[in-house]
Amino acid sequence: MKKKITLKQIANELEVSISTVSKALKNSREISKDTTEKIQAFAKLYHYKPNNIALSLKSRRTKNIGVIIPDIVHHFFTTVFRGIEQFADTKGYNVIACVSDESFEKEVINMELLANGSIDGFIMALSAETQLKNDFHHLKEIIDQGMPLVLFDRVTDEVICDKVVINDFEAAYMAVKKLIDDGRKRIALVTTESYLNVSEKRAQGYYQALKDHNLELDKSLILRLPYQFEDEIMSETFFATTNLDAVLCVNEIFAVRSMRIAQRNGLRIPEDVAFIGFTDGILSKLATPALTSVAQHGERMGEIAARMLIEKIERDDEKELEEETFRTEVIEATLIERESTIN
Amino acid sequence: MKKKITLKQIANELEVSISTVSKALKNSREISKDTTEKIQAFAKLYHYKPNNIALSLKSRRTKNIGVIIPDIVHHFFTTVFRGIEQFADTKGYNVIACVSDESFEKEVINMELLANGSIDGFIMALSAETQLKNDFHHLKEIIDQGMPLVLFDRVTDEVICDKVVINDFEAAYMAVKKLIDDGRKRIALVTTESYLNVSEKRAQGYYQALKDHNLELDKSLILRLPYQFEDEIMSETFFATTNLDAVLCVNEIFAVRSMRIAQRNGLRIPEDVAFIGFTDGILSKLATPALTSVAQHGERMGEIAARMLIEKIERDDEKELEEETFRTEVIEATLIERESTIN
DNA sequence: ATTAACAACGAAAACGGTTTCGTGTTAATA
DNA sequence: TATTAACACGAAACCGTTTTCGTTGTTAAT
Repeated sequence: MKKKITLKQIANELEVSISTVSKALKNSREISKDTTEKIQAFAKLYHYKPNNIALSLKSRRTKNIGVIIPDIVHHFFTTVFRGIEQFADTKGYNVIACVSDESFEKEVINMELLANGSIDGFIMALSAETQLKNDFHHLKEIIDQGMPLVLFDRVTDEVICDKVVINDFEAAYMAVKKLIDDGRKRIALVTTESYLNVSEKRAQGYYQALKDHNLELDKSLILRLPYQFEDEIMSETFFATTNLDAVLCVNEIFAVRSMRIAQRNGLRIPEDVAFIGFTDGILSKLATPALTSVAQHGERMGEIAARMLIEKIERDDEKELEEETFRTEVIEATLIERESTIN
Repeated sequence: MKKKITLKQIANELEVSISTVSKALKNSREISKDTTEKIQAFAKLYHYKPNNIALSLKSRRTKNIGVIIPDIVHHFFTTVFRGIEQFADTKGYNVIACVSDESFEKEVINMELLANGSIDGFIMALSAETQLKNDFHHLKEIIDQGMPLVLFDRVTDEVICDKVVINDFEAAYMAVKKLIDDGRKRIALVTTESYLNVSEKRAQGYYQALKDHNLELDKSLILRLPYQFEDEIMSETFFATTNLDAVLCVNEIFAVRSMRIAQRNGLRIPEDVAFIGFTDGILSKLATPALTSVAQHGERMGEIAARMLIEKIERDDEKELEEETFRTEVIEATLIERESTIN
């Protein structure tokens, strides 16, 4: 077992100083050709690689970015993560992934842990609990320390920083409009029980579309579901008793589950009921019938978030002077039409 | 914007030495009560937190573990990841996630990058390309440097280290046996085109089960699919022409896609043909009909992998002496029966 | 009065690098 | 011959900690 070799050891072996070794390895022309070659050969032989931690301490840059997401077993978030990871990789950054598990406390703890020098910046989506509590002191502190932060998808107006979101309102509006254009009259909404910024915006788009097309808002057509719903009693009766002809769901899981129940109740899709979901993931593609779904372009979202973050990180190096400027990038959602609506 | 404060700054402000500050903050009784209180109050006021990088450099421990997986938008891997992250979290470790994208080169580059001091150990599943090339020099080098490594799921006998796997052979055997017991005679296998250790083992279990029950191995009943298969020509004709009454798929995506095609061809599930998949994920639960599937218990796998790794990391501190000992933990797969087979 | 013990603190090395600023040689120039 | 410039290298500071090992000034014991 040969431990990693250090500059010091090379210097000792070759009877030169540490500085000479360091310079030789970066081809400084302060060092003679002879010495340089000798040192480089030796270094290569022993697979010398500089220690990242030492470099970080010196440069005050870790080349790590912290990503905090509410859940990892979740199609959309992993898609975003992939986008982040891919872009970060091209720029030589590593990604430290933390899962808040929708818990405020875990979010706070993880952030504080990472903020103490482990990373150069954060990318995150707020946990449900954080949005509910409306407590963002941890984010504000981080920003105050000069740590770059990019929020995506689950964002808040309370915190001033870079953000990247999709146009949830418009996307929901578009989806509902399509249903109306197809002749649907009784359009239901299946949304999350817990308060989420995105669900709320989608609901707003739904309301507005109904209103603009002179359809009355029927509260009995709105179903709120918890994230984990083992028993389907609620939804079972919902689909049995409500006389609906279309359903907009704020995510694909709700959509697919709803379709199953509807089918079990003898409803034909899309003839009797049309379905549109959000999050165009694998479920949408493989459901029967295939689900018409709003694509959120998670991968691009991740890429943009990473790009914004890294730009800010690396600009901090250059010019300390200029005042901060924050952007919010909006990604256009796309409706992917499949079998669950009439084309 | 107040940057993070350091020991040095506190020392300067309070006109004591750095060592005094350091000791006072850890309640060393070398320091008087007065000074200690004064320093602690000051530190608290300015939210002092020691710099992780400096600590790492000193202690030669980063409290980071590197996780390299072939894909992140993948139910099973994220499940394992969650298990790793959760356990790591309880032990105060962070997780750096890298995606090899099934590429040998990315795997190598990422490993070498992280191995230079960024992490204390690796947990990984081999990329398809690595398994195909059968080149594990990067793993061996890492191990040789004394870096702990745990392989999971996608493992190899070529590398000697800790491993955690499921009993793929037995699980496939069990699944096929169940189909045979249900009276199925023409049982197909849908597996991956690229060579994967796990697919191979599952295929072996399939062969053995057929053999033990005196069923002939019909090569035309074996379908090999690429990971991304946009066109379904291959599988379309497969289900149309082959006269099969049951299908074992090495993952749930293949299973659900297969079921769709079978249904499109007028086959009833499970009456005409039964389906069993691997990876008991959300797709299995939400498919119509719900898919009977082999649960791989990814979360537990991740937890065990993390436990093994952290144990090894922390034991390295204590006793350098004792010789290395490597374990392979086998997790028992479970068959979750649903609608796609007869109960 | 002398000494030993102790309390309270600081100096300095170490972790593994980078980088600035000398410094001693040698060769070129006045 | 004296001055200077270029060359090749080393010493030391620095990044932010921890920790060992002094070094003081008091106090208690002899």
